[in-house]
Amino acid sequence: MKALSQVGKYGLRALLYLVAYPPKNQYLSIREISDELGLSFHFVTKIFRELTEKGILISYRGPSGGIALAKPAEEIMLIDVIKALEGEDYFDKCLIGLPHCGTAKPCPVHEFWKEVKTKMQKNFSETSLALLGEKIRTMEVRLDD
Amino acid sequence: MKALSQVGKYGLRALLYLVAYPPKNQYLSIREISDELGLSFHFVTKIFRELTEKGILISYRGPSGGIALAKPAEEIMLIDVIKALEGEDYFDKCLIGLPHCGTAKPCPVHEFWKEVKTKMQKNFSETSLALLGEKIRTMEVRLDD
DNA sequence: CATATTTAAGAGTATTTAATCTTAATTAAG
DNA sequence: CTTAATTAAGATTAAATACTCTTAAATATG
Ligand code: SF4
Ligand code: SF4
Repeated sequence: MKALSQVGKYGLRALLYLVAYPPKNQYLSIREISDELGLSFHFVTKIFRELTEKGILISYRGPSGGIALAKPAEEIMLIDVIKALEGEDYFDKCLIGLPHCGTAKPCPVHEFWKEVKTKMQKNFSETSLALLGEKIRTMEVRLDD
Repeated sequence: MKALSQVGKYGLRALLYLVAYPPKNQYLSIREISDELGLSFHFVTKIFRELTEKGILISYRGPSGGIALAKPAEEIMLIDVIKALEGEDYFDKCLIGLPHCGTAKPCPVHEFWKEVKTKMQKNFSETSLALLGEKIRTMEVRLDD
């Protein structure tokens, strides 16, 4: 049960590095993140560009440029990141996708599947990047390769 | 959040058709199922071949041949079908896939993700194809295109 | 035995996702 | 003003997934 695509996993991981180990300078360069985590610089760049477009990151070009959170980590919820990386419809997906499906006659797995999605949605909505970053720091969780 | 691949969705759907509308004869032909559901005959055939290898279906070639459940529908649990179609490791997947992850220092989403997977695993283990088939029949859920 | 029907097996094609590469634009610093 | 550092943008390639096609094997029936 793959919950996230590679874009989602790498994006979240790179973002968590930024949050858990915030730089002294205003901006942290993508090169440092990708080197530190052992991820492809170009791939991370592409992912971060999306996050910048979506308003989760801000970026600055040129020497000593890089990326930074657009808002305080306390105000960015995990659900925002996942929706930005996987699509706004992330929690609207159906389990078996019957063509004639409707609320009138939902298939027998619908109720349960909705419960699962609601549980995840709730949890992700309540989890801030700040909290995740702090846990990563205090538990000394390794994000690198 | 895509929980099943196309193979998983189509396979489950085709299987549910067989269970919900069992044939008079011993075997139901794949052609009838694929026509009835509007799915590709070849694709369903390929999927069913896997389910036959995995011991969920039995097949019989030649005129009036087709496929049938290998066991009573009461004894086939949804989890068996999903594991057969998506892989035995379906519930072992990780949310963010940190390379150095271990039980010693789990990442901050691990506990929650384990809960979600356990909930699904439990539900799927308790749900038989017979139950799903009956609900589909009584609720008149449409499986076709 | 000949033929039609059906699944088995696997090759082949198309689409989507993942990852890489190239070039341009921006900016700091000498 | 020149150069180096950095992200932006998009083209290109690679790999995985989804689907299609062809041929073979099995079996019932006339
Ligand atoms: S009822 Fe729900 S789970 Fe079932 S096919 Fe429709 S949307 Fe999907
Ligand atoms: S701790 Fe769990 S969720 Fe986190 S990276 Fe490891 S396996 Fe994945």
